[in-house]
Amino acid sequence: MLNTLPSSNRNTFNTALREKGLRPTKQRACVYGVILDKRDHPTADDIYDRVKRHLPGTSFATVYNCLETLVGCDLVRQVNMDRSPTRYCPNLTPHAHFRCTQSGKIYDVEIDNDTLSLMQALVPEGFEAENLDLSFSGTAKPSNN
Amino acid sequence: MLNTLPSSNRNTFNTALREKGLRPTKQRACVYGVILDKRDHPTADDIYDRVKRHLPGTSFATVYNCLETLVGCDLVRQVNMDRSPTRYCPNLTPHAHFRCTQSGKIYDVEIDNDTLSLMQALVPEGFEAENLDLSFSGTAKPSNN
DNA sequence: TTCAGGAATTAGAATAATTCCAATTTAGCT
DNA sequence: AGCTAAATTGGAATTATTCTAATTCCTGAA
Repeated sequence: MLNTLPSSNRNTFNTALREKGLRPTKQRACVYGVILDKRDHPTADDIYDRVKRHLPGTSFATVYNCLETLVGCDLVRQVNMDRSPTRYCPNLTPHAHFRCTQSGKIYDVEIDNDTLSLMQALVPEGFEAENLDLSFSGTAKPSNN
Repeated sequence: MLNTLPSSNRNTFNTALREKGLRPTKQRACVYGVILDKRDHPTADDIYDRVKRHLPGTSFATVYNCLETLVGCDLVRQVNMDRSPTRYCPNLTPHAHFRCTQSGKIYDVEIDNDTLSLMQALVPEGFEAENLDLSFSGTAKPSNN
């Protein structure tokens, strides 16, 4: 993960940061790398643990700083479900989330374009929505785990 | 607000609590009352301030306890947007929320049945959704404030 | 290549919302 | 009235996150 982002991601990463005049540091690359590597919607805490395996000196503040940067560059998305810790997701396509209340696991749920348009159409005149968040919670049959 | 829930709400309130074997205390009635009274999606903090005006001895823990109880009895809904403090809402019809990132205000957004069904249909086989949350954020034109 | 200056990182303290806890009070039954 | 479980209370504890001030790291001009 150290300097080993897959090259297509490495390019996206460098470009996205440089476009905003930010530096593609090894900590940022590593945080991005672990999020790409295991797409299990990790929390900042999870990410901190994983990053430390590659860059042991990394601090919590850095993980939060990097995450904020990556979110700002549209490289990862934040997923907030209820009051639980924020999770991070490299899937940038429009999608919803399903949280299993039994296991705590989070699953991506595709949103087709028709449904997406209808949802966007709910926003009344005079409101300009920049963001749309759709989430479900319930139970996943064991076969999904 | 002390013993002055409008009588139809008072009935709903008593019934909902008794059904679960819980007591309709004055603190619970008061918390419910302030949420019904000013439907501005108050936080626990806001509710605490308003309740104190009627029942000065009330503690924060009680406000949180009452809120949990009311949510559990389906008398009010929790509204979580990003990481901001939880807000409370007496509107029990299916609806989404719009948060103005400028003013912080939250608006209810109707969801029509067709769109609702389509959203529910997004949930894949093997998942059972108990809950659906849809929220928007963006800007509201000043005319809405 | 060196150096200056801004950017990024660091450790630890601070904050904010919420939950927990043990002690006290209250409500509903006998 | 008195008993018992339920509810409330004040304050401490917890948890995720943000802030702060000091240090380190890059980058690009000399």
